[in-house]
Amino acid sequence: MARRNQHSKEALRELALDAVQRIAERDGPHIVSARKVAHEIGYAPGMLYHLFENIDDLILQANARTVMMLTDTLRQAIQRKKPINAVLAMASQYLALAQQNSRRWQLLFEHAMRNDVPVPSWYQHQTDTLFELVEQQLALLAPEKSSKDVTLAARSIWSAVHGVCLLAVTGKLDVGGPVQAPKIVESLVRHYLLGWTLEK
Amino acid sequence: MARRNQHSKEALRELALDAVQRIAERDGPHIVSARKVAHEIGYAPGMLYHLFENIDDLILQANARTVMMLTDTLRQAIQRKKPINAVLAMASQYLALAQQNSRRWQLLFEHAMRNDVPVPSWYQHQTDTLFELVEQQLALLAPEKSSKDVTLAARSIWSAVHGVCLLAVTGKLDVGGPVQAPKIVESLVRHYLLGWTLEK
DNA sequence: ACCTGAACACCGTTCAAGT
DNA sequence: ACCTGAACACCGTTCAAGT
Repeated sequence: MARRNQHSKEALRELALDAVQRIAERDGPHIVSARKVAHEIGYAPGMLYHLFENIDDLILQANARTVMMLTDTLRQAIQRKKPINAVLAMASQYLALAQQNSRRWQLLFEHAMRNDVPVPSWYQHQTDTLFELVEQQLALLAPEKSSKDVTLAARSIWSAVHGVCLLAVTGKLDVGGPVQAPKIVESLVRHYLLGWTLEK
Repeated sequence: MARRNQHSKEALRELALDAVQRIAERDGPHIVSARKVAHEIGYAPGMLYHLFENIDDLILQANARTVMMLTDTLRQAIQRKKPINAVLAMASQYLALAQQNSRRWQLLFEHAMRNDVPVPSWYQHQTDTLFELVEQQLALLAPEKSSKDVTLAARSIWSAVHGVCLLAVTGKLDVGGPVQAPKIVESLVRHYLLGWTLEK
């Protein structure tokens, strides 16, 4: 038993990455395992190790798809908007996406934690793109600021928004209250930008 | 084999919780397991299940200690300070603690993710205390604001600070740069509060 | 060349049985 | 009453061997 070759190596990779997301969404992110993924696509567990370095690599590549989806969505959200509204739209779109596909985002957030090894550079580069999108808008908003200030502000805003999305998706935000995550995101961006633009 | 009774049930609980933190700090948070903890304190794995519901309960109780340490530290940090400086001090203390004991905080952040079951109320209550500390300062800072506004602002700030601490501890913040987490935290709190107090 | 399946070293959890 | 140790159902990962 061996040698079926029904799928090309590339097709097999896609199959496996699809399976990761399907299992995460159907059964929960903590259910995803190499054995489950292999079973889901009808192969032996060992096969996966010809396509991926290890289980972390597999999940990381699945998460890279999620980040790509986010980046595409945010690019759309910016269109034709003035800087402040563009940043507000990016932030609220991030939250909306995370809430709509919460298990997929839990997989991403969860995996972001267990990093003994630093994330590979190709993944880092993808997340950098998000920061750059924010930076672009901030540069438009406050042309008089130094690029150093813009970078710092972009990281501040995006880290903050990220924090809210994470708490929202993992259910840590509604401390005896309804879903007010969108309000928190808006409050954050609006007040920060107001303070930032007025400074000095 | 059985029946040693060298330790009271309570002493045994403390021993186990100490072991969790020791293993997390010594070998890394992902190394912590029921079997490792039992071995560390010289008992059989099954014994732990007389003291704790399951491995999540064990880790959660260890994390509760970390939160308690944070709360105590923040209470100290507030002393004799004006509201804005108090909030700044709380935020930077949070970051400092998380960076000093990064593996312990990784254990906390990591575990916050895998919540199929919502966190128990005794734990929720502990984290609520943190929000209340921030709320108190904001109420002093802007007495004219409604308590609803204060609550929203407190959650915004603390979620944001939490986001930065999390990214900092997991090494996701230094995108081609040095350790500037403290600057980000300060920028966040200062600009948010400036915008928030000037509003309306 | 491509994939299997068995093996190894781990998990969390339960529970009859020993003292 | 307190704890063990073996068992069960899982993991991730490797790799000789089958086609």
